[in-house]
Amino acid sequence: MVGKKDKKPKKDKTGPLTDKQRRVLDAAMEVFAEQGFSATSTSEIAKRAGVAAGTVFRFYKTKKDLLVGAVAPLFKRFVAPSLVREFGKVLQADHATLESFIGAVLQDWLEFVQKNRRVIRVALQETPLHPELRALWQESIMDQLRPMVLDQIEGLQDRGLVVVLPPETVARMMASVFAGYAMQRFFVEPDREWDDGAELAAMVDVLGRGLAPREAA
Amino acid sequence: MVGKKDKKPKKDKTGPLTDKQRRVLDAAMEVFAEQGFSATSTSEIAKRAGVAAGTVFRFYKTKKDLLVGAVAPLFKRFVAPSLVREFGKVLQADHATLESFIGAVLQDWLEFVQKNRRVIRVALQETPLHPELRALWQESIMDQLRPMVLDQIEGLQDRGLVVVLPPETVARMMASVFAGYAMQRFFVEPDREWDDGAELAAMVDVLGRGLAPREAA
Amino acid sequence: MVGKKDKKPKKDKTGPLTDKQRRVLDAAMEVFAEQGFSATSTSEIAKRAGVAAGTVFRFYKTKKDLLVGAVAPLFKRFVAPSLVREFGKVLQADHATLESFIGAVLQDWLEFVQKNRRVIRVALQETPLHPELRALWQESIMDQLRPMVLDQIEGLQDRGLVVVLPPETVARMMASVFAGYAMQRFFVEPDREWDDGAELAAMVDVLGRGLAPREAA
Amino acid sequence: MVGKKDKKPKKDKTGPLTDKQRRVLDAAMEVFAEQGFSATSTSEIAKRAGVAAGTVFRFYKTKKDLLVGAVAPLFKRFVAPSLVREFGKVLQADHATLESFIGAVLQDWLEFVQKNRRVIRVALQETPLHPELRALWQESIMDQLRPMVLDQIEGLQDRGLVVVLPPETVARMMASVFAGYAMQRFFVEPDREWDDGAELAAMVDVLGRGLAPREAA
DNA sequence: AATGAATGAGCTTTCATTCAT
DNA sequence: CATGAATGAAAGCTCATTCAT
Repeated sequence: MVGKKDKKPKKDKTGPLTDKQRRVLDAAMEVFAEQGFSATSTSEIAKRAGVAAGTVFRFYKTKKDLLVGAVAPLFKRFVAPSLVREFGKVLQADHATLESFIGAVLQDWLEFVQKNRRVIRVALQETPLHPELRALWQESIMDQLRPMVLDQIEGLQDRGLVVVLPPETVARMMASVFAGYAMQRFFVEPDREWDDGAELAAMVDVLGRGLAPREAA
Repeated sequence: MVGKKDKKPKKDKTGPLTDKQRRVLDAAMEVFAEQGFSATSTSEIAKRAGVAAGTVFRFYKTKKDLLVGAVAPLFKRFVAPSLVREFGKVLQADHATLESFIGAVLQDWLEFVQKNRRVIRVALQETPLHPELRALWQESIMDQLRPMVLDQIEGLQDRGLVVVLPPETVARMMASVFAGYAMQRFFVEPDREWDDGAELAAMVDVLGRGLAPREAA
Repeated sequence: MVGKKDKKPKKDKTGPLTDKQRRVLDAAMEVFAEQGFSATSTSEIAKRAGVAAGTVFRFYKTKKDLLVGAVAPLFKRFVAPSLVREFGKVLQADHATLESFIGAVLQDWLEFVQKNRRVIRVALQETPLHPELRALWQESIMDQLRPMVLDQIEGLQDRGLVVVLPPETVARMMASVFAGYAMQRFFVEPDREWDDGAELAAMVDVLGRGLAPREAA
Repeated sequence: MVGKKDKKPKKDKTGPLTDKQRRVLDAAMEVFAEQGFSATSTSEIAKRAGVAAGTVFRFYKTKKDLLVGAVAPLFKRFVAPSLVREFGKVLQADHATLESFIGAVLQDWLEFVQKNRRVIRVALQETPLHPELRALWQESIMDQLRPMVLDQIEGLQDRGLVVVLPPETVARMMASVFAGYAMQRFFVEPDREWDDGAELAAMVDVLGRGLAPREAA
C-alpha cells in the first residue's frame, strides 16, 4: 500500500474542480469564445479537453450547464469579489485628488480585464441570449457592486470633488470610457501595439477634468 | 371599385424587396436578436414571417445569407451613409464651441441608434462570430468613416479647440461615452424611463470640459 | 385577319408534339443521361428547355411521366419499328451466306444505336429501376421482336447455315458481341477513334466462323 | 456457461468492419440495387440495417461515401485481385487448346459474378453517374487488368492459337459473349432455370471456333 | 470513473407540384 | 396556354445526450 496513484484530489474546498473538470471548462470557454455557445458542439469541447464525449456530461448535465458553470463561478468567485475588493481598496485609500482616484480605478480594471479576457468575452457575447446569465449580472453587478459605487460617488460629490450629476451618470461615464478602451484593446484589435500607460493617463486626464466640479472655473 | 386587389406591387424600383422578402428579413432580424443567429431555426423565421419553410430560401440561398443580407444592406445603405452624411453635416457647420459640436454629434447618433436598434443589436452580437460581418465593419467604418473623423479632430486640435491627445483616443472617448449610454439606454434597460435631453447634456458637459485644451486654465 | 400567328400546330398525327413539348423532352433526356432520372430536378429540365418550371407539368403530370413519355414513344415509335423493319429487311433478303446475313444485321444495328444514343443510354440506365420501363422492354422486345428473331434463326439452322444450338443462345451471342462493341464504342469511350468498318468485319468474321455449323470441318 | 454474451467482438484484424458496419453496408447495397443510389434515402438504409438514422453516418460521413465505400473495397479487394488471380491461374496453366483456355476463363468469371451479383449490379448501374466510380474502374480494370489480358492474347496469337485481330477486339468479344450471358442470367432473368454447363459449352464452342486462326480451314 | 457507440429529434436545404395571375 | 412564386414533405446530416461496458 505504498500510496496509490495520486489520483482523486477529491473536493477539498480549496479547489473543487478536478483536473479533468478544469480542462473541460477551459476547453468550453475557448470554443465558446471562438464560435459562440450555440454553434459549439459538445464533442468539439470534449476533443479539445482531451476527454471522451460522455465525460463532459459527468460534470455538467447539459451543455448549458457548461456555460453557466463556466461563467457563473468565474463570475462569482473572481469577477464580483475581485471588482469589489479592488474597488474597495481604491475607495478606502484617501485619494487627495479626483485624478488619483480615477487612475487607481482604471488601473485595477485593466488588470482585471486582462486576466479574465476569455470569460468576459463569452459573458458579453452570451448574456443577451441567456436569462440565466442576465440574472448573474443582475445579482453580481447591479445588486451588489452598483450601490457601493453610487454611494462612493455621492460621497465624492458631497466633498465637492465631483461634478453634480446623477451618480449613475457619472459612474456610467467612467465605466464607458474605460470599457470603450478595453473593448478595442482586448477584443477588437488585441494584436495592435498598445501603450496602456499613455492611454490610461489620457483617460484620467479627460475624465478628471470632465468630471471635476464645474465651479472649478 | 377601381383597382382590384392591390397584390403584386411588382418591382417598382423604390424598394427592390418584395413584400414577402421584407417580412422574411424582418422576422429573421427579430429572431436573431432574441436568440442569436446560430440558435435560430429557419423554420422559426418562416413561421414568424408567415411563409412556408421553403419560401425563405427563395430569397436567400442559405441561412447565413439571411444574416449578411439583412445586416449588410442596412449597413451599407443606412449605417455608413447616414453616419457619414450626418457627421458631415455636423462637421461642416461652423461650430463656435466644442460643446455645440459634441452636442450635435451625439444628437445625431442617438437618433440613428434608435432607428436601427434591432439591426445594430444583431450586428454587435454576431460580428465576433462571422468574418463576413467583420469585413463589413472594416469596410464601412474603419476604412471610410474613421479617416474622416480623425481628420476632423486634427483640424479642431489645430484650431486649439481640442486637447492635444492622439486623435484616435479623442474619438474613442467620445464614441465610448455615447456608446455606453446607448447600450444601457436601448439594450440593457430599454424599459426604464430615460431623459435623453438631460443625459445628452451631461455627456456634452463632461466631454466638453474633458476634451477642452488643457491650457484653458 | 390574314392568318393568325403560326402558333398551335395542333395535334395532327404527323407530329403530335408541340415545339415546346419537344424541347422539354429533349432537355429531359439530356439531363437524365447525364445525371440519372432521380438526381435530376424538374427545374433543371425546365431551365434547359427554356420554359418555366410549371410548363413542364402541362405536358407531363409527373416527373416520371417525363421519363416514360420520353422513352416509351421513342421506344415504340423508333426502337421497335426500326428494329423490326430493319431486321425484317435483312431477314427477307436472300442471304447466300451466314456472313452476309450477320454483316447486314450488325450494320443496321450500329446505325440504329448511333441515331438513338441518348435514349438508349437512359433506357439502359433506368430500366432496372422502373417497372414501367421493364414492361416496355417486355412488350417491345421480348414479346414482339424475340419470336421473329428466333423463328428466323431456326430457319437458318434448318437450312444448315447455323450451328445447332438453342436459337436463343445463338441470338444472344450475336447480340452480345454487337452490344459489347456498341457499349464501348458509344458509351464508355465515345471519344476514341473507331474504325467501325474493321470492327464490324471482325465481328462478322468471328461470329461467322463461330456460328457456322460444326460439320464445316 | 462460460463466456458471457458474445457481444463486442472488437477489432480482430480479420475484418476491419464492425458487425453493425457490415449490416449498414449490406443494407445500402441492397437498396441501391433495388432503387438506385439517388432514389435511396439514408433512413431507408438505416431501417433495413436495423440501426438508427444517425448511426449510418458514424461509419460513412456522407451517403456517397456509402456507395464508394461499398463498391470500392469490394472492388479492390475482390474484383481486381480475384480477377487477376483467377485469370493468372488460368493463363499460367498450359492450355493445350484454345477451348480449354476459354472454358477455364469463363468458368472463373461465372463464379465470380455469381458471388458478387449485387455489388456488380450497383457498380454497373451507378458508374456512369459517378466520376469516383469511373476512376475505380479505370484504376482496377483499365490500368491493371487490361494490359495483362492483352499481353496474354498476343502471346496466344504468336503461338498461332488465336486469330490475328487486334488483341483488344479479341478480348472484347470474349468478354462480350460472357457478359451478355451473365447479364441475362443474373440480372434480367435470374429466376429462369439455367443450364450453365450447356451455355458455357456453347460459348466455348462458338468462341473457340470463331477465334481460332483462320488458316485452320 | 470514464468511455465512445448509439440514438433520434431537429436542423438546413431541396424539389416536385400547384395555382393565381 | 404559360408563368414562376409559393408550398410543404422529405432528404441528408448533426449533435446533445444516454448507457453498457
